Amino acid sequence: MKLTSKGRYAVMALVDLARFDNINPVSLRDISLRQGISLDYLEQIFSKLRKKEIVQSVRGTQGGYVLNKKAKEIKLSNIFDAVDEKVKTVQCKKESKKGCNGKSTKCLTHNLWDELENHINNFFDEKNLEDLVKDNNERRI
Amino acid sequence: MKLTSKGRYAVMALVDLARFDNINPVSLRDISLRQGISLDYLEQIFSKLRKKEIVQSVRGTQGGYVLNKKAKEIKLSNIFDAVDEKVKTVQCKKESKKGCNGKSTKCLTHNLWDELENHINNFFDEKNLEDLVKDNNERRI
DNA sequence: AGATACTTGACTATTTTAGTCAGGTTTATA
DNA sequence: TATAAACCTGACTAAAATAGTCAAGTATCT
Repeated sequence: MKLTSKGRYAVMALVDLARFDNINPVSLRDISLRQGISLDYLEQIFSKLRKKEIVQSVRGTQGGYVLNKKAKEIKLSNIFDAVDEKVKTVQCKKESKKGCNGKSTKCLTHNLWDELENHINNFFDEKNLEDLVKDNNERRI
Repeated sequence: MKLTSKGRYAVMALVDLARFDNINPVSLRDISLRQGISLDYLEQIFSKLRKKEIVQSVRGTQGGYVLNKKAKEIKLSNIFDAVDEKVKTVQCKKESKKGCNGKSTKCLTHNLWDELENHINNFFDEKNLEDLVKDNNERRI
């Protein structure tokens, strides 16, 4: 069970972005250099973030990206949702009427995985970008 | 971010096993049929569970597996540990002295992933097999 | 003796991940 | 208005992980 780097990078890049107070757009090139993430890969990620209206793009020279909402209003769950980082514990959800394994009852541990999913998603719902930026400033030497 | 089927199957199989009260060994063949898990795959999984002393094997006709401890004493975290289902959020742990990305400081979100890992592991530490069996009996029609 | 069931290790197809690559379009600024 | 910076898009791919299968045993109860 692991976090993919797409989700991880998305959060890292947004924290980086959020530290610049929304005044000037930040170029992906800068983020790429600071965070050590491939520029091409960042572009893929930001394309998704833009579609979900988490960031706004500014084209042209001196262009880049700006947060589209206040940092406090961007939850981790929004970010993960945007880049398709999903928490999946069971495969048996879609056919909710039929139960799992093609059998008529739920599998023995169905409720457990549901709980686990909720547990993790709660964590993502409770954290927002501002928390992360603050946390980071405090620990900075 | 998803749970692998190895971890999921391990828990399902052990709940199945735990429902039979440790009196007679349960054969993997039966578990395979009831839970719809390949017998060969179950054997791989139980080999690991045995090595970690979560189950005991009984060879020969009428053989099978029995829990090696009380259901209450088997935590989810023990099970996942046995089958190498680990929660991984960051890659930057090993070189803890150097920090992440090969840079001298921790990456911006390092603490976040640590928290997440703890959050999930807490869940696994708080649940034991007995909980699961009980939960299942209650909901059974 | 023979069936049942555990035991082990090697092998493999499929899927996912983590990117790269190529070829654009837009726009600020000199 | 030329040009370079930076966004934008989609297709492609190597490597790793996953989810098993397969084969060849060994132990033990009846």
